[in-house]
Amino acid sequence: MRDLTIAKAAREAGVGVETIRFYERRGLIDQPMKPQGSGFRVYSPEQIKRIKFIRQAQQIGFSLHEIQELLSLRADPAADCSVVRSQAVAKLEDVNRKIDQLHHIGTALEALIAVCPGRGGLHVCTILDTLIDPAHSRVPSLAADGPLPAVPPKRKRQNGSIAANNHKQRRAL
Amino acid sequence: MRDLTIAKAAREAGVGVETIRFYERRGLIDQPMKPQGSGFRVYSPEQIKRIKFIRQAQQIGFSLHEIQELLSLRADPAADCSVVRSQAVAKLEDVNRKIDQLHHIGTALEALIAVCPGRGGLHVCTILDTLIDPAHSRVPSLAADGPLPAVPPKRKRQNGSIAANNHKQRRAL
DNA sequence: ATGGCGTCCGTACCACAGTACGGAGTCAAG
DNA sequence: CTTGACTCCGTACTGTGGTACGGACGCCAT
Repeated sequence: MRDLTIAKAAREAGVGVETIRFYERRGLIDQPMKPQGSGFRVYSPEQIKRIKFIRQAQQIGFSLHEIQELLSLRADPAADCSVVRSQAVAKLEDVNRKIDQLHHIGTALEALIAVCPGRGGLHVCTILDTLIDPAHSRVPSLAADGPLPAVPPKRKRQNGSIAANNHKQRRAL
Repeated sequence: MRDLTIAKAAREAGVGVETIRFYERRGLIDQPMKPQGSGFRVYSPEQIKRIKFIRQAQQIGFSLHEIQELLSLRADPAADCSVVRSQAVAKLEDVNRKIDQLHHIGTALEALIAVCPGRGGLHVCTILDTLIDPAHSRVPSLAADGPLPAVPPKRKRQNGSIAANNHKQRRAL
């Protein structure tokens, strides 16, 4: 794979041209070399890898900001390996938290689906009943009516997890 | 639990006052009765349950739009249970996909951390090298370089709207 | 009756992650 | 040498899910 202009690089990485420029503006990727005289960006395989990495990390639920932190550590010559390591550890914890959360959600959904008759009018649909009034449900996973994860922190938002990605697959349902 | 004014209802449901009004505007909840003469919203336990439902469904990964659909299904006597079910199934698949990806990254991070010397300059740090260039890593978990989900569908713009937005980044406060 | 919350409403603003547009320049094929 | 596709850049706009603000008014206890 040779160096590619932006449109081909975008195709290759599975993003839009504008997205690449957007990442560049955000400092997630460097502006690539523009070979002699040409004002056109030309992307090396490494740079395309980096874009793919960004997508991958995003898929997993990291925000662009988090990804930037990860990447900027790499660029810091003063950075100590232990810093990177502890970031990695923190990310791992993060990942594990996310997995836990998703497991919860998953089992809840499974339970709901298992109990749902799957046909007939809504008057026999237990899914919505359960969702709407978990306390009275025979499905325990959602009856744990515990304190919902408090309303997201004021001012600063760093979550962006599940719903944030949803607009991309909106038609997935 | 008696009927509550908006602030107490919000506390009870674990959201902000503005969020309730926001849900109302979005049509996710009805405006509650305002008892004789009073212009104040008063929320019944049922309505609070509905707000909690919205939060719960959000936790599960439904967007507000999807939740709205779900709720309007509930209001539609002609709606079929199987519709709701298949929505839930789709969400479950979604969740499982995310879990898979996270497991990938999780094991990868573990492997990376295990291989990382943990001290010294970045020139000896293997973590970032591997993250950014999975293909050349001795840690295989990240090398799975599969096809990334295609770039999200393009929307067409067809309305010169007068618009509510200067998304200029203004640093106030 | 008055002070201090609580609430009303509308509008503006925020962060995030892009997407779209337009006018100008560039490049490669015919 | 023209033409059409591609690229440049900056700015505006989008959708999602809220938050914040401010003036006016309601409610209740002292």
